[in-house]
Amino acid sequence: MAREAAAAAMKGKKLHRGPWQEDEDELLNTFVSLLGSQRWDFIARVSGLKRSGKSCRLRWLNYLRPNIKHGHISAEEEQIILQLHKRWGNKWARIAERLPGRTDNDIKNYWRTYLRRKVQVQKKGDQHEFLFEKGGNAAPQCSNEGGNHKSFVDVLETENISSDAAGTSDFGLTNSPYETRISDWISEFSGEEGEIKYHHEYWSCLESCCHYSDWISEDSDIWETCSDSLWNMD
DNA sequence: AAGCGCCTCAACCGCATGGGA
DNA sequence: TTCCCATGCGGTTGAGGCGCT
Repeated sequence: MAREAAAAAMKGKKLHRGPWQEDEDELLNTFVSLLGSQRWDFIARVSGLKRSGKSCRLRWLNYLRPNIKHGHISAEEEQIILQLHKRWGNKWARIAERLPGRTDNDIKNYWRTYLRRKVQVQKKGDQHEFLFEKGGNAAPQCSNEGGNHKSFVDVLETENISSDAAGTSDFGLTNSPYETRISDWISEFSGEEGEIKYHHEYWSCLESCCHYSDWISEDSDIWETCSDSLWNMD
């Protein structure tokens, strides 16, 4: 960036910084539709925007791109973020791939907010225990102390839901925007180091979690119970 | 009404990565 | 193989909004 700024300065141009104006957005939109969402330096140059290519790319990806979702993260999305963050850590871009319309920036920002909230809750002595890895990324680890965790099926049975129902294809996210994505992910995952069994079980469980997100309260330990057994799966 | 603190989110920064010469 | 450049990614910052006192 310093190099870009320096290069612009050498050419006698000063790069715009700060919030984008409406006319800048329109200009960027126009040139991206003409030239595609590649070659950002070129787009920045030919559009006349006094912005770096990087800045143009960011603006496009995080705001102007079609099908971007603005607004609140749903409970369902939140749980997916939690699950994926637990598995992958701060791989925001990778997590964002699993949430159509959400950007890595959205998720990153959301996680910071979420994290802060959880830490505050923890300080207040909430039973929701999140242990943070020392020196590593900030992925929360669900406490498993006491060895008292039930399997997800056990939990379902406790809640009077048959494991059959939880395991059938009918159980999936029929009303969820993630319905098709999940099957895509499973096939995608199948190419990753023979992890297909793991992911089938993982997504089957995750689908169940998502499907029941209406009745599983935010504070329920079902999510953690479910994920604990999954993350420990070999 | 004013001041303050907290929260959210857009944008920036710097490093990593990949591809081409 | 090495270098250079564009792009991608994750961490961080700061402006503005909002609620509380």
